[in-house]
Amino acid sequence: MVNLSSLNPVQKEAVLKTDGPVMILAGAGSGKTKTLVTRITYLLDDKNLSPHQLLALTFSNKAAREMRERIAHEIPGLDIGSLQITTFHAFCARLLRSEANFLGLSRNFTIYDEGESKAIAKSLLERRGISTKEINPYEILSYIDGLKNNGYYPGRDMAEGADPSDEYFGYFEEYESELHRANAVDFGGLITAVIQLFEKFPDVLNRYQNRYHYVLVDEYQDTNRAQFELIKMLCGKRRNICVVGDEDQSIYSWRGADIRNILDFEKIFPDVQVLKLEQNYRSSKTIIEAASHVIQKNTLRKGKQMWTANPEGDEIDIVECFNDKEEAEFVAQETAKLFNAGVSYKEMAVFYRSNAQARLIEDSLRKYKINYRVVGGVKFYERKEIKDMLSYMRLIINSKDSLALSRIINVPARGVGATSLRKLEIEAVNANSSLWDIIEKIVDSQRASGEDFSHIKLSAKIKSSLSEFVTLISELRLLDENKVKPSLIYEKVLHESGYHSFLKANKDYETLARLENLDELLNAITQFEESAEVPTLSGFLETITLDTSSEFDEAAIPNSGEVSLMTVHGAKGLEFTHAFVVGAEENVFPSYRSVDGGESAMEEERRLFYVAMTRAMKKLYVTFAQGRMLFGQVKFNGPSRFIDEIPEKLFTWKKLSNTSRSTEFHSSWGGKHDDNYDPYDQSQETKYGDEEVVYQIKETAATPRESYHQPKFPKGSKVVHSLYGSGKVEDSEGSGADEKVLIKFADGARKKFMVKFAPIVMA
DNA sequence: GTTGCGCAGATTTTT
DNA sequence: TCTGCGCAAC
Repeated sequence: MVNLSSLNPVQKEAVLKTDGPVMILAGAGSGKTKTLVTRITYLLDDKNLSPHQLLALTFSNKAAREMRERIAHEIPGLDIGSLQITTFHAFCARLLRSEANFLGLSRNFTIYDEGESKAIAKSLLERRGISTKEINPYEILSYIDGLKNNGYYPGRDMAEGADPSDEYFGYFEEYESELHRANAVDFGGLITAVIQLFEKFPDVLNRYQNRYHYVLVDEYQDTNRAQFELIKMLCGKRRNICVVGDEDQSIYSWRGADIRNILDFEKIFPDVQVLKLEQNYRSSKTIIEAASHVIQKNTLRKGKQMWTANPEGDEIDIVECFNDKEEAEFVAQETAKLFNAGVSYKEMAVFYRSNAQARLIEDSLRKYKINYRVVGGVKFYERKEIKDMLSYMRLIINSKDSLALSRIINVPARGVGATSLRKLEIEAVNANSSLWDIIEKIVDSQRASGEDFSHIKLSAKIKSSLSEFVTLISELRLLDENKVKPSLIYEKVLHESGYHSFLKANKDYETLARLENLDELLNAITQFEESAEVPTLSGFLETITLDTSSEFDEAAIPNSGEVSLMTVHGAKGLEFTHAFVVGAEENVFPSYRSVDGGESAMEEERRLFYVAMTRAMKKLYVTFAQGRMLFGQVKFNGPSRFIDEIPEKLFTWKKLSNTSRSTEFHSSWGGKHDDNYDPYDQSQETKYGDEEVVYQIKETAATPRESYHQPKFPKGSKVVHSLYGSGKVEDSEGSGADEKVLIKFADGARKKFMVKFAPIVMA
């Protein structure tokens, strides 16, 4: 029997309410995974559900793994293999392979990743003689992706957003036939193909509906329309559907996630039981109150009221830095300080909005000899040499994978260059066949009878190269068919293709790294062989395209570990006792893209900020720089609007001043500071140099910002902005902390400012 | 087929 | 400012 005693009342309900539609809105740090795991354990243990009758869908492999492990821990002796806790994509891929014949796919289809999809889009443009300057392939791809995210597949009665008269609709159809020709499916297509399968073959759907008695979806706020439709179909019969999500943590709309899935769930399932997990077990009261306050500004939400029984905790530090360098220095010094006070590095994290911000932070952490690691970054499987090897292996599995073939036909050089390849491609398109089939036929026609390919002008040398290539791949294919171990096939590919010696011919530093990567790949394959039930080459390939979490268990540094650096997106789902949110400036966080991207874009930024804040357990630092080097220019963006949304009583505003700046100065950013200080005064500038500077933190009491009833800069006043020069207030609204002014400058430009942040004074 | 120059563009990336 | 890419010249 499952022990429910450690659950709170709502969590308990979420476990026990097994039948019918349930939506669990689980706030950050509310014990979501624990609840889910208990629910599943309850179904299996107390309700005697057979493991294969349960389907739990997640977004990331990491989440799936974690849940599986925890359940295994709860129910010793459970046959984990029969538990279907998997990602949407892996679930669909698996289903499609076993039902491939229905859709005219063959079960060895390749899964194309984004890069490969883009390559197709590009080649479609090329084929039409359109330069990538006129139309960015990415636009085509987003269009196609958009359709798929909405559940569209060719020939389907149209879903939302698809219109055959769309400018790019023709590309969509062509793209799909290209995929088909390559016996390939892209990420979005994995989902839509299953929808298609279910719609066209109700019997198949019926089978799956009967199999899964309970369907559970994690991170529901991240589902797109297609995934939602899929879920609806799967649970159509029994309606035992449980979705778990948090609309406030929906940060992937740009990837197709549709927040309406969560907002409108009750419309689709009117009898749904909605449960809100509102108690936070992670963070201090201060952090929860601050984060709640920020997120409340959003309108697109169901509304939860987070609370916590945790202690009040420390105040949040808002740290005003002179520039981005000083910000990085601060992070390093503060990190060191915390470390000396007994906090281990692995309990600290730095979150930034965009990857580019990592560099300066890294530099200063290095300077202070602080262990850190950057989470995310260049993916292992995206490295050239790795993709090359994978292409060989993919071609072995799926001969129609023309993208793989064209990638490696001349790597190492075989004299089959772009021109020859182009000829072959044209031939393949005309014959509606694959590159491989064409090449094979040409080679055959050489040897004996066969078709006549004399219209393709290829030199004898090239033809013999092609012949050798065909032999090579065919032999390797035979190995795979005879179930030779993937690692062995890999080694054969590496050496017999000549790739290894081709690399070794170079002796530079880069090559060395590449060879190491190739060893690493072998490691990965071996590891796969040890863990997989049936270690096949195609299984390995599928695992790595659908599981990008690449990093083979990061060898954790003993004792104190490392400070984690990551984007806010990367931070979702994690927690740290001490967290730094850096670059909290307008146009940085929120990103400039969202600043003029409409209200819903801004709401997503706000959710991001909320996610960032709620990662912190004990202490949260929010830092911003007055001036920041952006696109080669120093920009003065002013503090993020999200800082302003944190109640003042919860933070201490700290202004850094370093000893190299002799002048005693005060900030002009907050209304609570002295207005005479000009942050842009060159004489006070910190140099972008390497000299060691020691910062003193000047604490400014967070005095409540009482509101003035008179605007400071009424309409008509003449003012001077330290960056934009002199101008006149054309319009003014609000007063005190909310006062905003519209200024027309001497050069005619009009700009709007928050008075409390803008460096403006009366002329 | 490689090298190099010039130019545009520059968030986020669970699969 | 930095990078990645397309295209032109060797």
